[in-house]
Amino acid sequence: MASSWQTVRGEFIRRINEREWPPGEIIPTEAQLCQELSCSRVTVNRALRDLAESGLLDRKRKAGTRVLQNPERKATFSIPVIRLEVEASGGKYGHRLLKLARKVAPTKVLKRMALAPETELLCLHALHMADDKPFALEERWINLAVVPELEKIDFEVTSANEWLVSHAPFSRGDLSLGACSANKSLAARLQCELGLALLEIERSTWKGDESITLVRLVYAPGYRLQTVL
Amino acid sequence: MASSWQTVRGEFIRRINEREWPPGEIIPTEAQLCQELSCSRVTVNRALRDLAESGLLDRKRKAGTRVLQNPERKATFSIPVIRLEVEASGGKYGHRLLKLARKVAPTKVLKRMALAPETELLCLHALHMADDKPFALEERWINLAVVPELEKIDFEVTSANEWLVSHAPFSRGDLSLGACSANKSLAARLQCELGLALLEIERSTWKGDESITLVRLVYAPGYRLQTVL
DNA sequence: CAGTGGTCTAGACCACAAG
DNA sequence: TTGTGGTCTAGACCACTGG
Repeated sequence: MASSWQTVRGEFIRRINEREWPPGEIIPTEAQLCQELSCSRVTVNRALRDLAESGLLDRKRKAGTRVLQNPERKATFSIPVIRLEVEASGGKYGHRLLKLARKVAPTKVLKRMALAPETELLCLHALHMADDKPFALEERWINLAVVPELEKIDFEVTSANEWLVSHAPFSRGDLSLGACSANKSLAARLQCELGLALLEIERSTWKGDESITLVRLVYAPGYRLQTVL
Repeated sequence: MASSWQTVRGEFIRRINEREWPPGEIIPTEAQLCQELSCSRVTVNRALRDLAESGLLDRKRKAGTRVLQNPERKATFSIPVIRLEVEASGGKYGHRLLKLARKVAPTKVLKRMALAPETELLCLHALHMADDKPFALEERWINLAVVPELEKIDFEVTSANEWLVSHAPFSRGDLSLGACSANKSLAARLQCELGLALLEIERSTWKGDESITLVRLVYAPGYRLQTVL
């Protein structure tokens, strides 16, 4: 009587939703469940592990498996290369380099990148365009000590975004998402009205303990991140 | 020579990062890899499946496994109950019901919820507070046809947010994230300056084909969503 | 059609943590 | 200490899909 792990998972979801396994309760052990459902323990394990990953169950060795009180829904956004994001929506992608310089970064930046004061970084500003209209503004700081090869890249052709994604694999990254108002400089670059609310993403990536890059993306007005739960 | 699947995955990540398996290339089959690494095929499968889930590989039956050109990083945010979010950051949670009424929803809302014109819904406005200061404004439409039990709940005590999370499991949900400016009403309710940029989240949840609820959350100025990649 | 990934089974050992 | 989940193995069959 073989059941696929998806079927087994479906049954478990039913039991959780219908309060057969109430929130906070311990559910039967894998051994009991696989006997009851006449399938192998590995199959039960796969189903339970999947539910734990999606935030419905909490599993601990020896302690057993518990139904979480507050099912924690997880939203996952994919962070695409901007060019692909534009092209996927049918737009013509363009890219304009606004600034490229080696300079000592502000304290605030260095702090967030965990670098010593007065460190010189590569500073890069670029505008991503969709159908020749501003799509997003990128302000990036790059730690040349970690990716020295970068200095030879022609950013007029390849966007830093894209080069880094495919050439500087990172082991860790932070991402933070907020809103900001269009100040004079932003409004000019994104060709929008002063004071409009804009979506802002800040991301930093790390290779081990070393910061690779810190980037701030500000999207043109109206942009929304979307996903399915 | 047993290797854990995490070890095997580590080795595969190394090969990808060091271009031993270049982007776009087909990698060896599971059968070849498990022989080379002297472990079972299931172990190799687990490692490769994990890498595919995290967006580094593309797997197709018969076609084999391919290294993706543009590794697609995925950011996952957990969508907590707001009370827990406030309490987790050490604040005192409060909740104020601003409005509660049955009424015919605007066409725009009904359309997004895939309901017939002129349908009557429960409309609820509430303010979530952290340390007695506004934290987020919630504007919610609820389809009473799907959750009739809801009519008896005292929303002065339990927030709709919380009740729905634990009593109305949904099978599907959409989430969209953007920025909006504080208009007069928002500014008054969130006690902030007019025109400030605010983070806005819209979410709709579904039980099968039926829409359960549509909610818009607008956070107080300065709020940021954060996550680790 | 045939090759590749997807999954199942039974049995075994291990690692962690509660008591 | 001991129960529970975590994982590995070998072998088998299935399902999808490219050629």
